[in-house]
Amino acid sequence: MKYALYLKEKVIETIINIYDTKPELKLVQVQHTRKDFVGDYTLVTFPLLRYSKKSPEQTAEELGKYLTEHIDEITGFNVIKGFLNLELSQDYWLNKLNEAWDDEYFGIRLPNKESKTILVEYSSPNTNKPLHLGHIRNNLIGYSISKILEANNKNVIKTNIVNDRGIHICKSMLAWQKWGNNETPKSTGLKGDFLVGKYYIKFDQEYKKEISKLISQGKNKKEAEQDAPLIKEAREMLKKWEEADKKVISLWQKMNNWVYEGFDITYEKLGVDFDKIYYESDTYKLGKSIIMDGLKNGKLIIKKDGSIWADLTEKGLDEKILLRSDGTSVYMTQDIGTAYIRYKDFKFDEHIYVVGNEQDYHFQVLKIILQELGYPWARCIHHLSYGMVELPEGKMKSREGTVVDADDLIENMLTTAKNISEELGKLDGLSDKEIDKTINIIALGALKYFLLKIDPKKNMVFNPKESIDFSGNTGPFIQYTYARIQSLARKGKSKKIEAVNINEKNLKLDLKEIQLLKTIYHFTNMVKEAGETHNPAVVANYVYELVKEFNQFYHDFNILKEEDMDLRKFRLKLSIMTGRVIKQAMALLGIDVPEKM
RNA sequence: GGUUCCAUAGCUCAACUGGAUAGAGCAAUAGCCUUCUAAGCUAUAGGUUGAAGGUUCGAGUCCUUCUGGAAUCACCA
Repeated sequence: MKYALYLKEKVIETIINIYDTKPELKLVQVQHTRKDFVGDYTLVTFPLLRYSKKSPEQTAEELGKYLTEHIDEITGFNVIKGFLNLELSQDYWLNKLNEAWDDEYFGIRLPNKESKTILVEYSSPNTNKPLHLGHIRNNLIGYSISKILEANNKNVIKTNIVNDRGIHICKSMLAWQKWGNNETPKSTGLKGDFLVGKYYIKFDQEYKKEISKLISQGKNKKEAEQDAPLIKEAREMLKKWEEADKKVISLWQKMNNWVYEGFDITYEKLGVDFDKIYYESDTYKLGKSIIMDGLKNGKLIIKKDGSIWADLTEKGLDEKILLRSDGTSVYMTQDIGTAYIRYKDFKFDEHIYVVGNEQDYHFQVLKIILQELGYPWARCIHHLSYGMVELPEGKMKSREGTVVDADDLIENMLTTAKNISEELGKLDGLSDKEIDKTINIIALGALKYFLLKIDPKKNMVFNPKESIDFSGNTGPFIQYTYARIQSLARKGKSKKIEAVNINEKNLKLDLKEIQLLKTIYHFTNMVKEAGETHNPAVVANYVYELVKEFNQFYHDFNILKEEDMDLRKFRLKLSIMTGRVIKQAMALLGIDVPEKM
């Protein structure tokens, strides 16, 4: 990109010299030449015709001639329609490779003292059920964004707000109390989050029974939903919880701890972690007091029944409830409190919430309310809204048990990875420990890449019946290429071929080699773009492109068997550099790469 | 009903933010392992970018209308 900017300046100079007018900046468009054309950078001449007053072809010819004569590294040009393709010298690209080779942190800029602080909130689980596929997408996007921002010189704090209180938690507590027979993870052998989730579903089933019974007795649906004895009991429990009733609190602690033990296992398997965990139970009270202050200052309104609301109708939105009439808090209450505490803790320059797009409205409202309440940092809040993961038959619903469970899915991936690896004979001669490690890297690579290669904002479809692929545009394909390169590096080393002291003047590089080199160099821009757009899919698409490029190169050319010593060294160097970039890019996605597979 | 988002090959996704002939993978068909790892490579086939207008040198991308889908508008979280 730096070079594109430089070229842009040169083009402006040229236009001043030839046509005697200074062009508008945005009309000078320098971009990378598309792959199927010869050249490195392309100038679009159409917008410049107003200065040249000539045809696109003529204009391109004139500019091309001038630029070739006046810039050393431009060795030639071609004109197709109105596009001027500028060709750079081989030396220029070889220099780029050498720069990258010598730079341990090629393409990434780690944070320092001047870096801005960015909070990345992700995961945000409810402690009433196990994690499912949607959470996996959330966790992977959040973790990857954190890594990408770190590579863009940002001081990143990974946070997780645990929604550990609320009516939904009381539902599973109540059901366990009623029908649980004192079951524990130990007594049942169930993972803690699964055990609790079982009772959340149980509650919903019994609740629905009560509702239909009331409807058959002549109540309408809404009344039935309000008046069912179970929901009343759950509400009562929530009230007791907020009053710190000892029995309720101790049940709550017991069951939440079961869930945390379960979550920890899942997080570890996924390879994600957090710098700071917040609990809703610690922040909701602060949220309440902020809301009470807002009421005093006349920013909020209170209704006859005592419930407190924000009136956003002037902003084209609805009214939003902030505190219930019985004084208990809602989702928004704690989010306000949490945001406040976080700003106090970290003075963030930006706060990214990785949360599903079903909550677009919620975050729109959160931001406005915080601004209304007079917090200037509210404008630093950014909702990274990602799309739902759907099954072929529609949305997943945890209450109805139609979810793809996170642990099950990971387990399936491990089994599939093992079967495929065995079939291909890739595990021969490895120790059990090595096998486990490799299988784990591949299985998670497949899963993570599958979810991250898709633009976060788009909904995606996952078919549990068709297992995730291991060939084509997949994680294992990329990992495999990396493993191949490492094998080359090992063999090169044992044959004492070193990727240094190359006499570059003797090299005659093929277009494909230059193409690969350009793709490697593009890593730098890509990291920047991924950071600006908060989009891991940019990284995934890039690394796929790079790997495809390399595999063609690997197939078409001899590397260690090349007879020309300089060329052999160069190709090894190019390969190892590709490997380094693959590893780095995959790390930005939170994906590990194996030395052998 | 209001608001927001989405619609690209049979399926899953791209398209450098308005640029050149809309590209990949899967699935299908046909090739390539006595040679650096075949989880690879090559080729064939597959498209009126949901529809109709508009803006301009130029539209999958921007605007309008329509069709179809999703989310949300809860004293759920």
